[in-house]
Amino acid sequence: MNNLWIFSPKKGKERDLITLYIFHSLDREPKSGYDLLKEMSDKTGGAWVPSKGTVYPLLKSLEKEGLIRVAEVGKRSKNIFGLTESGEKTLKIIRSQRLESRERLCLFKNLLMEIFGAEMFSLQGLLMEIQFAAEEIPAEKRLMAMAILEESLEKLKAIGPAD
Amino acid sequence: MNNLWIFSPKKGKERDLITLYIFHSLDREPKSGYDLLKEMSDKTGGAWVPSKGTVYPLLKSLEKEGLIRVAEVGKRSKNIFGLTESGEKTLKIIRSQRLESRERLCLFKNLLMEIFGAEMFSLQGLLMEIQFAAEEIPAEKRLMAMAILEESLEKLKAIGPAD
DNA sequence: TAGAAATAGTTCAATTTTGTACTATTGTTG
DNA sequence: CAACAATAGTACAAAATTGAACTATTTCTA
Repeated sequence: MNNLWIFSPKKGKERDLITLYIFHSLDREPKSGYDLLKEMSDKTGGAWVPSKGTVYPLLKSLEKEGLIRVAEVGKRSKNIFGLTESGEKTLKIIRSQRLESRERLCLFKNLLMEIFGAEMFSLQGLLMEIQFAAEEIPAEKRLMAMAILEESLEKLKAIGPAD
Repeated sequence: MNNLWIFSPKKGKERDLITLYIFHSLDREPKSGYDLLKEMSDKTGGAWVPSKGTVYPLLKSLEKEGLIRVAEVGKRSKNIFGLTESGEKTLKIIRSQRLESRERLCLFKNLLMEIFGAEMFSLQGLLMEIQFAAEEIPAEKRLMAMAILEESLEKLKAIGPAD
């Protein structure tokens, strides 16, 4: 699969966004398939709602792989899923690849910028320089860098159109 | 389809990212299916390569819809595709929905930030917000915006590693 | 208190996509 | 100049996903 959103734990099966989200969500709190679907929909304002026909079988499959388990069964045949130790470990490994996913996000952002067109090329160039400069900031000065950026964001908002 | 990346021209069929990219790329320069595939791969460093089995039939389908056409046939049975007037119009309409796609990108960024939860993403997120704020600056205040950005670039360079 | 709505999960035909085998043609190289 | 590589497209079985019909259970409301 050559999806733009594949998350790989280096060793082991590649995981798509749905799987990653399920791991992430169950890591926070065990919940049912119905809860997961509702959460994805709510959190994205309805923009991202994988099909029931995708999520329920995926939960079964992840259970089979030993990455999640049915922690309890509630009323209405409600299955409350939780991560297993193996699942926690897998999530941790994937999360450690965060740089890769950031790069993918940038890649996608750049693609959209190119398609929809920032017509201010000089402005665009400046923003790129800022991005590169910001990325070179050592970790101990990260907070200073963010303060600088937050300040300029406020200034830009001040001269931009009223919200 | 409830894909995260659906672009809708309000009236008319929703389009996925592949279709949008094809419109965009052909708008810039007519090219073949092979060229399109190569370009997607090159531009994303191999991260996003839709299958030939998706792209070639899609080109045929878009041709059938009258959105693209075979502008010329080169050597090796090469079909050079170009946008039709109808395709140009559709692209224009979709591009006018840039706010929606920006919102989707933010939505996705927020999802990733929640999942991966590191400050690297918050820096990236700030840069994205700055970019979006900068885009909304009216033309007559463009110079002010550039001055703001130049100032923050200098500050970042001041705290960054020496060149 | 019965009917409606929400919660909760299952099923699967239809559709979409993959990914690779395949064919064809031209350009390059030993 | 023949073999190889790159260019260029086609076909399609297998896999994946959709989305809605379906079943079941509990809660809510008129």
